[in-house]
Amino acid sequence: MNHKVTLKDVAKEAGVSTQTVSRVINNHPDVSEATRQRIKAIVSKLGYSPNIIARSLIQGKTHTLGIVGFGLEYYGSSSLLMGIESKASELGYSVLLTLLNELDDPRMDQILNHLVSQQVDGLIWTVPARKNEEDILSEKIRNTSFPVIILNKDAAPGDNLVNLDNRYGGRLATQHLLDQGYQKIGIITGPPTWWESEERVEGWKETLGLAQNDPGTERLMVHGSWTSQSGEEALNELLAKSPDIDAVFVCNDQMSLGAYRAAHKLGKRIPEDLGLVGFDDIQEAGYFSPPLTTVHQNRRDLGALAVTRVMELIRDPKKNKLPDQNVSWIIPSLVVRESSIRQKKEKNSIS
Amino acid sequence: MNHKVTLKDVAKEAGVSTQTVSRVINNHPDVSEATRQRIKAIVSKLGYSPNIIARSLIQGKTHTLGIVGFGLEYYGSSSLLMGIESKASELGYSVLLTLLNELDDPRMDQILNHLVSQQVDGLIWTVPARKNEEDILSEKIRNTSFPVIILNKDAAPGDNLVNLDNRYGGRLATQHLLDQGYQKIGIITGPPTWWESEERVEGWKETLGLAQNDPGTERLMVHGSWTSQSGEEALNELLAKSPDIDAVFVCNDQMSLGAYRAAHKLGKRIPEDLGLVGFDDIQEAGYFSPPLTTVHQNRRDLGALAVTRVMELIRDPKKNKLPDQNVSWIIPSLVVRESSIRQKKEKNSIS
DNA sequence: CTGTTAGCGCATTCAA
DNA sequence: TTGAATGCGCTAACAG
Repeated sequence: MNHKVTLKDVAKEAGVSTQTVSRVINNHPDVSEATRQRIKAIVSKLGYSPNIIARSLIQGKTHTLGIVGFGLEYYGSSSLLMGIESKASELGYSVLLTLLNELDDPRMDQILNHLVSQQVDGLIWTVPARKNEEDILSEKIRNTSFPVIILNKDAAPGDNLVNLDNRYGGRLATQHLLDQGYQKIGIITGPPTWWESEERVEGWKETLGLAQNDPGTERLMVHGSWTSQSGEEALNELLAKSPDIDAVFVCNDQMSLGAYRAAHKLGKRIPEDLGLVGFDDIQEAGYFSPPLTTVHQNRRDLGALAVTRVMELIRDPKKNKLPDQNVSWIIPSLVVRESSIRQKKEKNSIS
Repeated sequence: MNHKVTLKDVAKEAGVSTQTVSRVINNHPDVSEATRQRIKAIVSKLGYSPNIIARSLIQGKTHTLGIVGFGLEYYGSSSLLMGIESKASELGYSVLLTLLNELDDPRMDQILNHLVSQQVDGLIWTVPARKNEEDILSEKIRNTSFPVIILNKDAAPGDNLVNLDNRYGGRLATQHLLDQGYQKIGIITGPPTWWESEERVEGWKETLGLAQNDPGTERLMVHGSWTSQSGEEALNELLAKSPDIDAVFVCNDQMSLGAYRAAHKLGKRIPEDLGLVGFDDIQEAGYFSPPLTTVHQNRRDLGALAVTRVMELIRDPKKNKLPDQNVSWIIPSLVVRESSIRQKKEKNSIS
């Protein structure tokens, strides 16, 4: 199989024109059953498979989706990518993957240009939004020749978004801790520039009834950086400045694990002395000791939804580039385990 | 930007031939500096970016690498993918991603055909090998028109492989437990069909001096399925049939976490009563309690190496399709934490 | 230094 | 039901 087999080769072998072969390949009706079968046989004999590149050039469509993501190690982006790939593949689309390595990666223009060059039919942009970058992104994207779905970002005019309701997740977590009778609920956030983190914080604030500039907020809040190590440090810092905190909403599960260790070293029992709720529901969360109560997000669904939405825009370009924004939401849920349950224990606990 | 801008548009605007514009775009020398600048200005004014599809059709190269992977949730495949994407992008190559959802996915042919259609320049196949499928894969791949690198598989004639030395990792883990004075070392494996799991088991066997069909092996071994839950069940089963086991090599970190819980419920202290060593060095491993000793594998390097190797074959096709096999190895290392250290403790322990 | 000619592999006209 | 001509956007080879 040195020289790649082309339509012409098949046509010559079959003694017909290339058009006839083309019709067979694409299941067009106007071919006699006899020739159709004969050509099919030759196709598989020669091991011919059509050159998608050439087809794309004619049709102006590549059946390829560009995906721009961010490091797959930090959060549920792997399952998101699985959801995207799975749905795209189901719909007959290929996935062209680009990963940014740093959030302040200055390659935004370069990457968009490259995707234009690659002639992708649509794009899913799933880089964690940062407050200050959002508008630049929205503007660039308004000028692309293909539809773009952005994940997890504040809505701006012209945006097509698919978001997880992080704010609702923050409310779920905080309300649950209140319901369990915890009195003073702190928070360990992600990096303050991240939209997703800020939204979770907002949910926490809303539930506690903290005003936007409540001076008390600072005493209940410490910023982490998503890693277990930062979670450990953050809990130490938090309890140092507010020793009477009896529960913490930790904005992801990895930091929760660090918080477990900090609590352990301080002699604080979970959940008796300190209630903990995480966010993400990573696979390991149910096996922490005690098992972690956390906000579950179905990132596979999120990915699939993003693909569905971008497909709609590809099929019906009129829907794209509308001046108003269009946001779809995925709703998280709370998975209650032991790290936040002290209702039952209170009767038995001697302390 | 409704109608896509083409070379012709730029040429017309500049009053030159398409050829001249092409030369500017591709940084060919034979253009006067004056026209070069003028054309560059027009290019950016019009927002032109070249149609890679058309270029690929001519050159017979797409500068695209196909990556076929497997579910990103089970093991270090995310960091592997990051390593691949990062290196590919550094070398100017795009990444076309396909994920299999189940290991017995029957789409192997279909996927390979599709990648031929997509005209990828090379392929990295990183689906966990299963003993019985390996030969089929090797044979299919011998007939592709582009070079293929397979990850983590036994060598067959004609293969180009990049492997992590799982067997060596198994030896590292087991020898370390012996050095710590543990006497009877069990193992919790992955699914018995997985090559990577089997290799780790071999390393364990070799270090313990177990003969290939040693009847004692069965009493020291239980199969898991990589999940925390299976790890918990496996440790229970293992200690039920061999209560005198005092250390276990667990073939990945997630199962180790399950084993922690099982040990905890049985009242076994780690590392005093039971030494534990995992495999993978996931981010959380250092925050288990106690922190987990584990075999560290640098999957980013593994991915980068795979890209480097496939590039060599693309550049020098003579090296491809050689009858003999060609294997590159990445060597894992042991990260010693507390779950396996009882040397120092022995003096103090009263127990 | 610049333009002309030709063609990559295929699908979309149109004609037979 | 089939075939011939045309061109997608671009670059390689040549000519000027």
